[in-house]
Amino acid sequence: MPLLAEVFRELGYEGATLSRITERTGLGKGSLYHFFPGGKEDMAAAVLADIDDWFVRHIYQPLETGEPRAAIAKMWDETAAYFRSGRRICLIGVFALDATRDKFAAAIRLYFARWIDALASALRRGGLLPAAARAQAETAVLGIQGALVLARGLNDEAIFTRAVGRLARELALPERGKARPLKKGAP
Amino acid sequence: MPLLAEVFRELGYEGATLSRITERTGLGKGSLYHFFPGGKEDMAAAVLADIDDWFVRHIYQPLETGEPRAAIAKMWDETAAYFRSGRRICLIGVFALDATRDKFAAAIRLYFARWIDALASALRRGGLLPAAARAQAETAVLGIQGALVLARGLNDEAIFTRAVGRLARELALPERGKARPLKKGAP
DNA sequence: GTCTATAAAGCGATAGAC
DNA sequence: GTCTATCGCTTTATAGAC
Repeated sequence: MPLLAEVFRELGYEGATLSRITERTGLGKGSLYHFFPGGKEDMAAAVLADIDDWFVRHIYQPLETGEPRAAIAKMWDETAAYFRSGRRICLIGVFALDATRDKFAAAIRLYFARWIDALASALRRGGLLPAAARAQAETAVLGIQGALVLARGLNDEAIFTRAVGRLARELALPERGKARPLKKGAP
Repeated sequence: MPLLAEVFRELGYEGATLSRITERTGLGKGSLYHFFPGGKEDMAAAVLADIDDWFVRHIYQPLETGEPRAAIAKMWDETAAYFRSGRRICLIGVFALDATRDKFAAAIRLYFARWIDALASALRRGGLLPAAARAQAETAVLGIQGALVLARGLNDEAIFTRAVGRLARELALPERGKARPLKKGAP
């Protein structure tokens, strides 16, 4: 399944031909159609469901139910690792940009919507007003996608790392009242 | 040529088949191969060159040589109009995300690099330090691409308009020393 | 320049042996 | 489950009439 996902990710839906899929997964057409009776569209749908599952467990659920600051920090870590610091791109982003979107509109919409919603939820619980939380969440998710496009277009993964670092800093929640340990000489 | 560009933009390189190109442009295969002896790859290259030309004239040159504030304001206006407030997406972004990038790596890289460079130039001349100018320019171009992905993924062009508005505000150059007219009671 | 006809290869999908 | 063989169809590209 990860192999299958990688074919669609790198080649796009139209570019991922059955011959290339068999080549990279090692599975013949017979096996592929055994697992995915609906053919190529079935395979892509399964990959999208698999990705959604991963994001639910690693990103959305922690944001929705966990301690906000920790969940957001985890989100940035997982995101950087998932996209391999910009070397890997977002399959949903790839599908979203061309006519493939119309085939999988619901799944694509849900991916972005739930990410924004989950992040906004964490920001609200972290002390931001609802409108500000939503705007910040939108900015962060949008920034990740933009960073992926730019990193790939310029073939420079440093762009991604830099952008994610900046986004993470700008997303910082308001300070809590807790006193932090101070070194001597600090104000 | 605009029609040709739109086919690649909406369908991607792999999805833009010759039959769909003939269908949308009204040109038969004979005519297409007469104008583009190199076939499909030749057509895409011509479209990329055409887009580059447009951006040079409407975005890059004003940023590189014009009055910084006016050029940046013009950039936001032209950008919003060009992408039809998010209804249209970026052909170069589409090509950048899948394996098509490797076919047109130089043109794609140049598109993003020159946009960032031109914007950074305007920001420097507007009073920003070189490092800050470059970081801000990167953020802006990245934000535009992200806004396009998200607007299309969520099928909600308001996202694009909102994001571009925010990016434009955050890109604001430092105030010049000029006194602004003050209303009575202002500090 | 633009058309039709056609070539050669590749496409997604199916059938049936094993 | 996995393989090979094969079906229609579409693809890019070419040839040649007009």
